Amino acid sequence: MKEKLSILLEEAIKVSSEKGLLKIEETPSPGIEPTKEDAFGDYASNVAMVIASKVKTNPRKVAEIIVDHLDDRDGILEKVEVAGPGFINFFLREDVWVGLLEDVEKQGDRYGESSVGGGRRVQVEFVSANPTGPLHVGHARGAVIGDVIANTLRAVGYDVTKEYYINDVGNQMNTLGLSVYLRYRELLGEEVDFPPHYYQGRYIQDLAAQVIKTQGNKFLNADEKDVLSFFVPYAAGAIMDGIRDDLRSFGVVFDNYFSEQELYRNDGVARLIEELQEKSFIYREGNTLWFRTTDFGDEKDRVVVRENGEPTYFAADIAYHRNKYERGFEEIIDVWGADHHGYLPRMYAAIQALGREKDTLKVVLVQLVNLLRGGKPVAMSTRSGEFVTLREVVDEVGKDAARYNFLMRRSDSHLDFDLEIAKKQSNENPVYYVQYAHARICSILKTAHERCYSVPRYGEIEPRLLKLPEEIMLIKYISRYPEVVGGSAQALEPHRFTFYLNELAAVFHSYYNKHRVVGEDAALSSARLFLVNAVGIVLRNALRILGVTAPEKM
RNA sequence: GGGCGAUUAGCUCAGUGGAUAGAGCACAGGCCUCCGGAGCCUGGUGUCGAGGGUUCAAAUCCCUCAUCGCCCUCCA
Repeated sequence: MKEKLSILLEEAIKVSSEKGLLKIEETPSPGIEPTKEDAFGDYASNVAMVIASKVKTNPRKVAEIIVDHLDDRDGILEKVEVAGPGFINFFLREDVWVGLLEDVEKQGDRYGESSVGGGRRVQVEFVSANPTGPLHVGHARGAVIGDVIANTLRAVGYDVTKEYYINDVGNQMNTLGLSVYLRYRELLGEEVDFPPHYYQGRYIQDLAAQVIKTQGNKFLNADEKDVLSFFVPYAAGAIMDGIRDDLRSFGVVFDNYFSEQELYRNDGVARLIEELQEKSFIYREGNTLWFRTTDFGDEKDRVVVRENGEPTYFAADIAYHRNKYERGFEEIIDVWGADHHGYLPRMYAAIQALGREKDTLKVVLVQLVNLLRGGKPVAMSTRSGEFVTLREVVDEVGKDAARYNFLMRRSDSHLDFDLEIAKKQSNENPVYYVQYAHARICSILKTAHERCYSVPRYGEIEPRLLKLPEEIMLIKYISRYPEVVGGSAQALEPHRFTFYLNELAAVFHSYYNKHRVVGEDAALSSARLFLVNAVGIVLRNALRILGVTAPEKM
């Protein structure tokens, strides 16, 4: 609908300027928005005011000229008004709205999808937590946001790969292995001095106990090299298995897990650094190698190879991103914790040094979660190993409530997550509100079926019967859904779905309470069934993208 | 000290330069002989942190300031 009006406007502007009534070089793409108030019609455009400032004419006058040249061939317009400072308000004929429902029938569970992505290959990388311990609640938010962004991009026609980057290189891995080893010795009866910076969590003891079960005490007198070569991969592997399981129970399934070790194979990182050195993006200072990220706007240059000859995390990350491009991804989306925002300029510097356009990388920053229980903060500390795990949250509040609650805010704003509220099956918990609307619709359809009504085909209903304000409102919301999907994909903002769903459910519940769907009048019941079924389709489609179930009963 | 972000109703937050700034929660009162009451309806509150600027139009863009948070490793 928006597109249709937009075309009408563009044509009118073109004709006007050809007639010499408007002196403009190029027609601006008109802004068209659904209005907030009925008095302003159904859609409004500000294009006259935009043009007016360029041609130095009274905006209302410009609007009049445009309106005079509108050619409403299909007869969709009831009337067009010029209002306020120069808005053009479109009033659509009532029966036009019902026509929009035909798309819902035609596209069914694909309604809302599009092909604007054109099959472009996009990689969404998210979670990517170090394999040094189970995922905690902080990771959960990033997991859902990445997952839903990927689902949304897929819905608008991108070829999407979900990837998890495993940071299984570096000091932390040795620390992990040694942590398990110390607990191993401890469990075998030795006195150990467990350093405070080692991993403290209970899961370390569990892993150690496993080793004893399968390997016995054979490592008690082994030298450090043998210890590490067993304990490091063992612990990392077991933890990654756990992470995979936890994610699956949270509805997150990755297409690919990428190990950092991969980057070091065949001296990959070292060779990359040499190349960048040849292109003089990298310079030497003593033993240290610096990346000239300031060339690209970073505030200072960054070390890629340390004094001691070890490459930094950043060095590997450059190699990783180059690898992504080499695998054929045209766009890359990284989902990071917001505390990494200082890392952004150097990453942009890196991809530009690699010869890639800056806008092929997009970084979504995810703010911290405030975990609450009954309004009180839940104490968490990684150091002491006391944290609420993703698994515990899913077990306690369920996948649907957890996912939905993590999607209720912009990703870069802080989020309060209250376990008591998320668990509550009440109106404080928005996920039920939306799911309830869906269950209610299913129930209506069932009742209808029992009374020998079935959902009609679009061609079978009498459009003029759907003319109540609540019905027009519902249809408007339904017709807006594809724009929600498109907008969310374009802006990488999954929270738009939850806001939209809440509104759609509200309009539906209100309608339901005011008017009977299944009644005496067969034609009327039929038309309303069609409408209500369409609402159900939209709810289902949106919830599917969010990875939240749309229950038929609750 | 520098960088980034935030500041909108009692609370938690939406708001893509547009008309009278919205939603949920909380609070108060009402609504089922009827398709699911996990629902609906009715109530009201804003110095959009402050001040300046840009323009037909600013919560939105620019500058200054205040408060809060995060980051400022040759950690990952």
